[in-house]
Amino acid sequence: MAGDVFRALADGTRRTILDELAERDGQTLFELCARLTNRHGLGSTRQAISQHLDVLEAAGLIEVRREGRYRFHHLRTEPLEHLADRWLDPPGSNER
Amino acid sequence: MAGDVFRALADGTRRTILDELAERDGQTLFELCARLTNRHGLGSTRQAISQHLDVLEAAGLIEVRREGRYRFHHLRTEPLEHLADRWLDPPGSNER
DNA sequence: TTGACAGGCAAGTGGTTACTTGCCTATTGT
DNA sequence: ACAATAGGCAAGTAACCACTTGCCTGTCAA
Repeated sequence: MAGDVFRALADGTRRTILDELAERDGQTLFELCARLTNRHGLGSTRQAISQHLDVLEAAGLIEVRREGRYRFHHLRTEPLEHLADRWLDPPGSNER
Repeated sequence: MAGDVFRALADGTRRTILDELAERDGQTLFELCARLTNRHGLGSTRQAISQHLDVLEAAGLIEVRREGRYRFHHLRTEPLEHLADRWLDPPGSNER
């Protein structure tokens, strides 16, 4: 549902996670934790980040690929593509 | 801030309010209450809607124009226009 | 000027959410 | 085998958020 996407994006930490994955896709949980701390000044625990990733996955914004003891996170931009189209038709003119 | 926009859009009632204003701009609080109840099956009180409108205004998604004892609400689509661009560059190739 | 109409203010409540803490499981290198 | 690494589960807490309730202000028509 689209509501899940907006709810997922409503949190600043989650938006930063997407930023990180947009810059370097396929990071593991530990990589993300390290980079969020070092580069973005976020001091969240591993569990907190893990829970954020769950929310992002439920919203379809990331895809999780398990491999051995690693867990790679991939950005999925599809749900982001026509997010606000619902309110943006006027300019053209042809409503359905 | 962009975070305010996502937070504002995270609520279903607020998204429906934007739908209503997209269809018929410049409604008053009472009009909105009536139409949300009758057409969208939402049973919220006037105050609840009023608070939602405050949030939408704070996010820059509506503009409020006072006139006599009426208060007209207008949709502002500008904050919606490049909402997700932040994560959508990859396809092209030319980062800033 | 009085009453009806449109809206505002503010305190309180219940549910949700972000985050922590503590412990557990699975995979891998030596 | 064993320890280190990568991650998972679940209960508890504090803050936030949507919504209600009760009362108040301002505008207009009769």
